[in-house]
Amino acid sequence: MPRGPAPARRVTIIDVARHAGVSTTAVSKVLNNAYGASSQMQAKVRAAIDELGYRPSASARGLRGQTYTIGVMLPDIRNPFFADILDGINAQLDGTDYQVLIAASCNNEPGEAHVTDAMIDRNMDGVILIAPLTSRQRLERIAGTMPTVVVGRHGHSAVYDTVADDDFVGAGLIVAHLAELGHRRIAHIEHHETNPVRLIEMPNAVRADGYRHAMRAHSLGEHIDLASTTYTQQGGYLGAKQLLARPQRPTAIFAGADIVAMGVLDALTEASLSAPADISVAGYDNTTFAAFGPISLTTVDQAGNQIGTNAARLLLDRISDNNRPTTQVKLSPTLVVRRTTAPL
Amino acid sequence: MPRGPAPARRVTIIDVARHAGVSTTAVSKVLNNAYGASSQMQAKVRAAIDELGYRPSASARGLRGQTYTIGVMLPDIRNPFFADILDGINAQLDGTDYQVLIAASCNNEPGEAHVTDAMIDRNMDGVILIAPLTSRQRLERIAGTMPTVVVGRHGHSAVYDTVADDDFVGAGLIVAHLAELGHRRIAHIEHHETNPVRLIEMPNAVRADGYRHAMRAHSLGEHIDLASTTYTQQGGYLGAKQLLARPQRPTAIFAGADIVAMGVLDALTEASLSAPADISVAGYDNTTFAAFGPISLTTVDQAGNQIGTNAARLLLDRISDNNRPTTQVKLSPTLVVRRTTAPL
DNA sequence: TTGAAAGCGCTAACAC
DNA sequence: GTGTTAGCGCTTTCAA
Repeated sequence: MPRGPAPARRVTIIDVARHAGVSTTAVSKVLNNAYGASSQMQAKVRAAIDELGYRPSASARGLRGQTYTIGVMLPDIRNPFFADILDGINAQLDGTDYQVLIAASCNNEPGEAHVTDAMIDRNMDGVILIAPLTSRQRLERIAGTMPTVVVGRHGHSAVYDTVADDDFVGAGLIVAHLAELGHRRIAHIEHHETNPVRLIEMPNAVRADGYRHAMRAHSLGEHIDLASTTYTQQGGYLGAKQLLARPQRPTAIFAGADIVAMGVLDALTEASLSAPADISVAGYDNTTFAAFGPISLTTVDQAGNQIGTNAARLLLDRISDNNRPTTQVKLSPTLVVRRTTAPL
Repeated sequence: MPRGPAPARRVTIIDVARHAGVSTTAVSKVLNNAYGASSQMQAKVRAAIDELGYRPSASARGLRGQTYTIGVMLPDIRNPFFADILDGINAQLDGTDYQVLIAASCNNEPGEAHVTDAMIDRNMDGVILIAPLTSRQRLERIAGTMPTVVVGRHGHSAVYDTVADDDFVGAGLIVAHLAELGHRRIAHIEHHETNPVRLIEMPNAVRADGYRHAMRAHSLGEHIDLASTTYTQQGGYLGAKQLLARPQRPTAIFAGADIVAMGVLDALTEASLSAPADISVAGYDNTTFAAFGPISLTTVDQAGNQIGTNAARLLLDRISDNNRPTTQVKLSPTLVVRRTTAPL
């Protein structure tokens, strides 16, 4: 079936001006709540806008100034933890004129570069980058182009704000919990990392560090045991397989992320083992999945929602004043004990 | 710490033209692979683009024509089924000049209107609407404004293309499977729906219809039993509570979506019951979650990936020729038997 | 308080 | 094959 005729021309600011019997300048001023429009004029213009169903073109606006668009770069749309962050962002931006647009699944540096370039090209008013792998230098270049908030990555920048969770402390919470339950052979599945900067800044590396530090603090240094894979379900599965094959099998596995813990549970099931009867398992993130009854995963709550609201607030602040000093928000994680961990 | 000085002015097409010693038209032609540029000129221009690191402004382009942006409206970012669709979309669009931008969490009609308006305002080249609740009339209005593909909704339109799964058949697959296992009291948890158009077009309604029809076809009409909630984990939980409280408790529960089945399993756990020992449970969507070992949910595979590739392909076709007749793609679901269903 | 007009960066019609 | 130029819809000086 053929489509109809070409759609009618869009209503422009000129149509509104003509309809209201004023200048386009006046309409623009009303749209932007700018100084210099009598309340009488405001009323006339608003009436015309409503009658004509006028909506400003973001492209045209972008050519001169703002696009009222905020970009969020998400590394992995399947990790439900990111959904919590998004909820926080949306909650904070709800009611403002900004529209959040997400670019997902850019899980490597070239992919991230592609996405951030696309956001710059589209004149976005600001971006929130979630757990980016991108080099510091490039991050600062991006932040030099548009207001930027980096989420989930440690380190301090003079050009972008950051929001992160204290992963070092969080990892310690898990180790302390397991040690208290009597576990000594506590293994950790980490996201493999060699890049020296990321080794300091990425949450996965900080968690691994926190794990090592806490193990030593509990005099368990000799039992430090890492499986180095990725923060994915598959990574958890492979990591668990490695650990289960050790001559001295660990009695507890601390997975670096809930999604990793899922992979661990998967591997346990496959090996006819279960948590916590055979092995205690802990995750990190407290995703909705972890709370799910049949799983009931012990984990660390990062308050994804708060991370999101903080990131959005910082971004709005920076959009309104790009010269303010940068802020580093560091949130404190809390332990959530559920049913996958038990006394040895 | 204060931010540095304002960033340098962006490189424009004029800079490129000057640098290459040609006109802006020439640059534009090269950028768009348009007719009328000698290979010699192409080389000069490309060299200048590279040297200057020029990238076209999407806002400026949008004012004249395309923005090279495709919008995807997602009702719920937590439902992993949608991630499969997105993967398909991204796979199909990878390598093209289009950037996919997602607007998520618009789980009601006003929210959807807000998002689609935002996409129109931003001059997007096309949109993929996933399981929209929006009225048919509004959908057609949107499609009259920009190329549109509607995913996961039945019904035929002369202005937009559709991609859907045969939910009627899919529901029948589950009922047949459970009936074959000897179940008779097979209950269904549906997403509550009263709107007459949506009752025909929305997948949830079609699945409920398919359930009823299949029950009768297996001479189980008298056992038709519906709990009417929502397609969320919470909805599954509440639906299961309702069904468990029946004087004659069902022996099998067919949840309308995997995420609903999660809620069902949650409720079972809470009631110290388990699947399939006490009650068989089936879902719909075959999300990655369903395949997860410790869950191992019997479900229906909708091939979300294929849905996505089809949607993206149709959209590209329509962008290139907006007058072609509309296409309706209907994919066939398949049954995936796992460990949550067992003989009575 | 109001409006005329320049111009943001790009594309496309048109002239050479 | 190449360049000139008129806008696309908006914001923003600047003059009235």
